[in-house]
Formats: sequence, structure tokens, C-alpha cells
Amino acid sequence: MTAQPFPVSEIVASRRPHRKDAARNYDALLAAAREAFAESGAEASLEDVARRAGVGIGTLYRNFPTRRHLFESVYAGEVDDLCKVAEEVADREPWTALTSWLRRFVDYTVTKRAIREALNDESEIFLACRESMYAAGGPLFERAQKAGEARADITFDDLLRMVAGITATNFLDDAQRDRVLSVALDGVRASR
Amino acid sequence: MTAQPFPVSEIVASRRPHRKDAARNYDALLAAAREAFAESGAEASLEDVARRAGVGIGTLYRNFPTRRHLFESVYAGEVDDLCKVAEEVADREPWTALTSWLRRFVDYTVTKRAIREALNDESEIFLACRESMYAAGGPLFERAQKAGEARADITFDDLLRMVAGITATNFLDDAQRDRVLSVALDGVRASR
DNA sequence: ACTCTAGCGGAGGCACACCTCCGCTTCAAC
DNA sequence: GTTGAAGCGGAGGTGTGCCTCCGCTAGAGT
Repeated sequence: MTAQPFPVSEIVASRRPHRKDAARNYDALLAAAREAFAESGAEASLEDVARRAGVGIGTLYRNFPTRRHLFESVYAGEVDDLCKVAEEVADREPWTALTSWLRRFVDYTVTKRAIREALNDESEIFLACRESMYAAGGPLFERAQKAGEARADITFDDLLRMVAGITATNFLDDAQRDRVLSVALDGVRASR
Repeated sequence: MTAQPFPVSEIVASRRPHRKDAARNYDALLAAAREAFAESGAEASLEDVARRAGVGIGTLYRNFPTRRHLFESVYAGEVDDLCKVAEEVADREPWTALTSWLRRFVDYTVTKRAIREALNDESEIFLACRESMYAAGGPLFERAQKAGEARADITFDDLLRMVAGITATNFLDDAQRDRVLSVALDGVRASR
């Protein structure tokens, strides 16, 4: 089973230039952007991204004409990773599989929150990512519902937003984040 | 019972100028800032705030030397309101009182998220607000715990962060937000 | 009414990010 | 090796927000 209908990253990868030096710069820019956004949030300066990547600002703009292009590319890569994890956990117990994936989803949300906010839902690529992610995680949730492990009166979308919300806030430490997440997930099981 | 040890707003109110016109400007600025922050987030331009208030930029800076001062003042006002609500609901059933207050807390978080993020925990006033708010809501939670309505293995801080997190994310509509919040609150009751 | 001082407004200097443009460099096809 | 074009970089124009400073205004005390 391939969890996603099509790998989102391919949509973006098609933009990767062919010439050797250009491709290297493209990759460096993506890596630098990932780093810069994680560190300074979505409003990190593009000039800074170029500097980190060791390329001129002109090169950045040639590859990513707008800030949005950069967001999309970074974001799509992350989503693609996440989809792969869904396949990896698919053979575990229903509830365990679901929560394992959700834990991974947490890491994803924590670092990528800023980007997701900036990418308001108009973007085509954003929609593709969304679809892709739901295709990957949704079955895990449905399986847990059918097994009577997860309550039936909520949707996968409800669940994801809940987890995303909880993990997006600041906590005193990781232990508290886990504790709170567990409490909320108990709510998801509560109707057993 | 006075829920808070001291009304936070007083700390800030002491900065309100005495002369009639000056006081009017001060109030206009606060209102304008509330509006601008709600609309454009924490990075709203201060020039825009002054314009909305119908005063010169110089007047803004005289009253609030830094962006942080403005944040603090707006924020403190909100917190103060919230504390008053805790008193109002105190005579209801333990669980009902708690959730009623939390619903109000939601409104507060939704609009004030941006400010709270910008106000990282160094600020003196932020700490006072925090204390004030905990003094107001904490007893509601403890009462629910003692009544066996809320699980005993989490803290009030855990609860608040959970609710804050959930309500800070975007939902399709208010119905979804409520649904998700209910699920999470079920988790808080789960150990009954 | 008079004064004197707290308060006002906004022009303007500074800093910084965005984005364009074009002369130079480097790849890769032949 | 030659050559043409794809790609490079960063100087510099533009816009925007921050904050200061100072001549003017109007409230408050007498």
C-alpha cells in the first residue's frame, strides 16, 4: 500500500534545476530555509536564507520567486516524510499505530507551525499536502475506530487539529507536552 | 472572595495620565491597539495604531515607550476581565463552573494569542497576570478535582495550556472547535 | 484672564527587508 | 578547446516601520 496518492514532493521536485551547480544551490537554499524558518519563524529574512546557503540573493529569487514558493517547497518535503512514516507503522496494533504516527506528527507540527500559518489554504500545493497527509494518516484512525479503540463521533480532521493545537503551544518541558497530549488522547478513547 | 491577590490592571492603570486630554488619548490608544492587534497580529504597525487612535505617533511613544509596554497594557486589561468572570461562576456546580470559565478563557486566548506570544515570560507584568489568572481559575479546578469530577494526576497549568493550545488553532468553524474541546475535556474527566 | 508647563503632532533620520537588473562566471554540448 | 546560454551574485532602488526631537497647543492652577 502506498499511503499517498502521489508524493507531494514530486510536484515541487520538478522545479529543481538540471545543471549541476544550480541543483546544488537549490538544495542548499532549501536546507537553509528549513533551518532559518525553524529558528526565526516564518518571517525570517530571505537575505539571511541566501546568506546561510552561501549563495547570492539573486539566486534565491531565481529559484523561488516569492516567499511562498520557498514555504511550499520546504513544507512539501516535510509532508512527504510524514507520509512515509504512516506506512512504517501500519503493521502495529491499531491504537499503537495511530498514536505512533501522531507522535511523529507532533514533531512535524512543532517545527512547521510557522510555515503552515503563512501558507493560508489558497495554495494548490498546500491542498495537495493536506490530501496526501490525510490519505496517509486517515486509515490508521479509521482502523482504530473500527477496532473500538477510538470514539466514533469525531473525524480524523478533528483529531489532527486537536493534536496540532496542543503541540503548537509552549510547555514548560517535553514531559508536560506529553502529559497533556495523553490526557487529550484519553478523551479520544473515552467513549469505549 | 476576591479571586485575584491584586487587580493586574491597577499596575498598568497607574500609568494613565492625569490631564483630561492626555487621559482621553491614552484610552484611545489602548482601544486602537486592541483592535489593531486583533486584526493584524502582534506585528501591527505602531504608526497604524496611532492613526486609528487619531493621535500623533509621538503621543503613542510618550505613553508606551516600547511595543512591549503597549502589549502589557492591553493584555493586563484582558486578564483582569477574565478574573472577574471566575468570581461570577463560582457558585455553580464544580464541573460546570470550571468549564464555564474555560469557555470564557477560550475567547480570551483566541484574540490574545499574538500578544501572549510576543510577551515572552520575562515581563514582570506578564508574571503578575499569570499569577492573577491562576488565582482566579485554579480554585475552580481544585474544587472539581475534590468533587471527583476532574482527574487528579494533572495540574491546572496542564489544563490551561491544553485549552489554550486547542483554541489557538484554526478550525473549520466554531462547531468543530467546540467538539474538539469537548473531546479533550472528556480526557480530563476520564479517570472518574 | 494669565501663565506656565504638560502634552501634542508629525517631519525626518535610521535601519532593514524586498526585489530587480545586468555584467561576470561556469557548465556542458559539440 | 570553443562557445553559447544557463546561472551567478550583489549593488542599489524602493518601500516601510521605528523612534527622536522640537516648535506649537491647550489644560490647570492662581
